[in-house]
Amino acid sequence: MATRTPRIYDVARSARVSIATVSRVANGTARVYERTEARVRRAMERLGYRPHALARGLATRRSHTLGLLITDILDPYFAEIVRGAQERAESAGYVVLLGDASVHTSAEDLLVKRLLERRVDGLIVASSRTTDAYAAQLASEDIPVVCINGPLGQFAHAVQIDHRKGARLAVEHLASLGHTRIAHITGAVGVPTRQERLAGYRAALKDLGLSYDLSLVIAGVTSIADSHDAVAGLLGLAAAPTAIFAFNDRWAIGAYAAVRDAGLRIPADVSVVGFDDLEMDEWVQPALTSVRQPRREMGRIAADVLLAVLAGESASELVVVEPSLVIRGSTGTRRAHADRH
Amino acid sequence: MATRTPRIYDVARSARVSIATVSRVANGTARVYERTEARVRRAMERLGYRPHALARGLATRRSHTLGLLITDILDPYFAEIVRGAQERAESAGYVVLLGDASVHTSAEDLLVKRLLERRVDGLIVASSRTTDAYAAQLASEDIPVVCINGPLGQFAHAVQIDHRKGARLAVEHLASLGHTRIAHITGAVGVPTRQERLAGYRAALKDLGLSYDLSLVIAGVTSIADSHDAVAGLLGLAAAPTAIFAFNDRWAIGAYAAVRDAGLRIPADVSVVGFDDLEMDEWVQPALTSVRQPRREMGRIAADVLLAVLAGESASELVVVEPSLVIRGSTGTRRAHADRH
DNA sequence: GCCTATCCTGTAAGCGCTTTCAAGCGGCCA
DNA sequence: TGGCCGCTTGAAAGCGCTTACAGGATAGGC
Repeated sequence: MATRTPRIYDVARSARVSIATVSRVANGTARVYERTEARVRRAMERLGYRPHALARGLATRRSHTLGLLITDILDPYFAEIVRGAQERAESAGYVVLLGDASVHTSAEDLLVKRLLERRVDGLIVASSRTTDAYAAQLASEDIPVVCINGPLGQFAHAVQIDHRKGARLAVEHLASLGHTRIAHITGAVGVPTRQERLAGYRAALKDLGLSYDLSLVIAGVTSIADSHDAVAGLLGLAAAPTAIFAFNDRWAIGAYAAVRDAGLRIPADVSVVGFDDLEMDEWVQPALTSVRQPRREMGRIAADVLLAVLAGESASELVVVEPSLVIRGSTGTRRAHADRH
Repeated sequence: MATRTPRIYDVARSARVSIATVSRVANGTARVYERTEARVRRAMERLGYRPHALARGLATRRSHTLGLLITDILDPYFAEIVRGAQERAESAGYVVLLGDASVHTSAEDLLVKRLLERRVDGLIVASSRTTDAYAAQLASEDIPVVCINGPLGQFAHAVQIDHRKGARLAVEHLASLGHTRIAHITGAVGVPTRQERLAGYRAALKDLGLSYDLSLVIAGVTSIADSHDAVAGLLGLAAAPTAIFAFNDRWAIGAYAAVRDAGLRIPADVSVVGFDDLEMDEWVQPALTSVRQPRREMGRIAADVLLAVLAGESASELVVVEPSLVIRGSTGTRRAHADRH
């Protein structure tokens, strides 16, 4: 009964026109007599015609697919970038093909190979593991690439938050509350944005006349549990920090646990600032002060730039979006007795 | 300089063979002389040949693409299903095309249309908005469909957690701690799993000799904020509950906030159990007791079933996975003074 | 060294669509 | 009525690949 899904040829026969005419109606690529068009449309409707995207892609050399390289879909940071990109892509009739690095045990270039085989029309690279060598390889492919929060100057197009400014906002806020010993849990080594935020942290300290203490800067954290351990170590120092600026909100949550374990309280004893402004920030106790980066917006912009390039329009090479500080309950005035040692 | 990406024809010419032979080497579909194969492989290597997936798909009528319908990638529940499906698909050389309902303002069938145009070989439906009518439509398409936590009996293949049992685990745990007034924040109306969990809740109450109090069952919650408001209402009741079983962990977090706002404490005054066992459960304060469902595993299994069907093997019609209760700090013994009114 | 069976390889016909090009159609003006 | 022009329409080639099918090479047996 269920005849196989109809082809353009079936529609043409049913409407007594050539397949060329059906194609023209389906795509609106050329004028067609109103009567003819009506016949064709009726036939398409009747048969439930659905154009074959693969065949179309083969003929037009356009797959109408965007590749999106991320590190981990389980991380809300990436998930929201995906959302933004999809929203924009969808509105332009494009589809997003996800390349999730954490799915593949193998090297990341296999991931890219998969996407390129699929003939994605363009690529958004949001992965935080993007090394320079890797970037160079990508840039050599002959499809447009736009990079989100990646290494600067490696790609033709980039969307960045102003990381330095974000870090500065966090530090200045803490300093204004009286904190002088402000620790920083940096991003994992190799994450491109790590250096930028660290630089912002240092610059802010300097401008505020605070000393830069290497023992308060922790690197190599790659999980909430890592962060927990790192902060536990910090709190055990003779000169423990009274405030912690974490690379992201998940690390901040790790800090929460460590502070509690140490029998201390947030923000009474230790203030904590995160980075990202995730949904959960409002719901943890106390609510987390965080540097907001408009992730969805960034995904949207990246897709926007990509689509513009694909449309042959000129597109901005670098879009810098502004961070902002969302102040919640995890930061408070430094109290005298907080200097416990 | 950058000559366009090479086609199978270029490889053939370079290796002095026909394109058929190149195809055979690339796919291993037929024996080829070792010497010939070596020549071809070298040519592929030299030119950096990457088979054109669209053309291949057109010729083989297989896109090697799986469609995955979800409600919201920002929800960790779905994100992890995606992860599981991707892992399995990837290992079989398939790619997953995401259809995220919350991306589209338009009706959900547009979403499916997009996927079907792309000629996905099969479909996994994990969306929690799957109505019966919609399910029927999907089932009528001539591609295999497997459904995760959807309405029972609508699809040829399904992967389900035992929702009733999950709810029962939660209720029994709370009852064993002395709670008799156990509220339930149900899923949104229309979510297929809602009924099952509610039924489990009722059945458990009955078996335990506890009364089923309609005023303690809240429906229509669709966000953390909703849940917060609902629980605030519950706590204001003359006969307020001493324990809350939430439809999922996010609703549970909303409950946390409401309990705090009411000046009460978890678990001293109110115990809370969630459903899902998200990563954050360990990090909220107190850590959340939750019914664990192996989401990643379910995604993996769904992909597995789909791939089996595509391979022409017989596949199980219904896979039921077991929930388990992860007990953490949010549940505790009911104390006498908890009955405040 | 010849014949046959086996195996490898090339030819060519699609897969379902777009798009160029030329033919066909009707209308308009002289 | 004839000629010309501007349309819409159809024929056919081609996008890059797979896959019967048949032809030719190879090897084995005598």
